[in-house]
Amino acid sequence: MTENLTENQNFTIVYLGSPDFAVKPLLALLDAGYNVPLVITQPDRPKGRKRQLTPTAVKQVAEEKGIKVLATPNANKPEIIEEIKTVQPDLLVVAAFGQLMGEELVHTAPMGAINIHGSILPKYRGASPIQQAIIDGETETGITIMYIAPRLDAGDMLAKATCEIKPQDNTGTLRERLSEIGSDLLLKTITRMRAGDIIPEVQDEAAATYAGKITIATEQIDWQKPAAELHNLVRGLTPDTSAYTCYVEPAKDEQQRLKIWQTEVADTEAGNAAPGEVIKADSNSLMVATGQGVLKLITVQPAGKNQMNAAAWWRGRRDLQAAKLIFE
RNA sequence: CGCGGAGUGGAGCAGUUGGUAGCUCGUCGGGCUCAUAACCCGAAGGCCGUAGGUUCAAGUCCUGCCUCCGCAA
Repeated sequence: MTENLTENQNFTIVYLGSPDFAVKPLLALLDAGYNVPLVITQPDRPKGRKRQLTPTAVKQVAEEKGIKVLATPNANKPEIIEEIKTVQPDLLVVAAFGQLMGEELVHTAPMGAINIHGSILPKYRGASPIQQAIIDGETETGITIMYIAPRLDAGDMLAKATCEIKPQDNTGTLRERLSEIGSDLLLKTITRMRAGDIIPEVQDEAAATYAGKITIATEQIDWQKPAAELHNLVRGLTPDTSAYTCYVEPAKDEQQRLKIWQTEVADTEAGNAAPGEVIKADSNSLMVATGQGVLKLITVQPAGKNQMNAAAWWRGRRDLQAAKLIFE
């Protein structure tokens, strides 16, 4: 790759991306010697309790690297397009940018715009392909690099790489691996594109599936469901938002939330325990009956507290033990 | 100034109307067991986030500050 450094310096890329997932591919382009004079990202957003404006991960990294960054809620605006044209890019690279891109924007570069997507298209088009694949219990997913098309994630495909979803994976671990795979594949794909050695493949519309945005409704655990399904839900939502369940705080007679960060499917049976009932605690986990099988809670987080071991939480809550807690 | 919870021995929690601290674990030592994450006995370990105030006396009341977190965005 080093022998291409000088050559790559003459190839100009404008990078559009926002969150963590998009950081590695950007760094990969820089390491490979590509000329990246401009990065477009989402605006700083108020974050946390104090509503502090926080820049996107990509913006932070790009600024560290001394790259000019434009943060905009809509990259299709004329002034943004003008800025892009100014640097005369050969190609636009997009990763988890979070905005729809119009024709005019895409055509600011002669080679167009390519996107790094976290699934094997046409499966899992949309905003949350990684989470959704885990929630669905898939054992394999991957990265697709495709052209940006007017319709969401429907562009012609340039390259794919698969990736195993391991049983202990959660969204965090899987996303990190996919981000690396995506970075590799991106470099290879650009090289092949420049060599004219690539034939775009049209997506099979009939096989398309969509991964919509994760909503609060999907985050609440329904104890009627099988343990395996709930475990997948927990994995899929960790570490982004996390799944949660509710219980009644005896002292206040109020409903409280308990976030659930880490679980396992227990190899025991629920017997005649009701779904949501705490069956027993061992030294570092809490067994809860489900509609089918038993879910082992390992890491939980009560409202107002830090994450903690589920058994430790349970040990301290003698009041809940006495009440024979049933999660709702 | 968006709403709210919390800071007590290594972990998780109690601590009542103010009188120098307790529980479930863990750790260490010993015992019982073929054995054990089981059981029994014993021990170590806490300036109760921080600064100041009220009081004869504060973990427990008042004020400021620091830190952590849930909801909402």
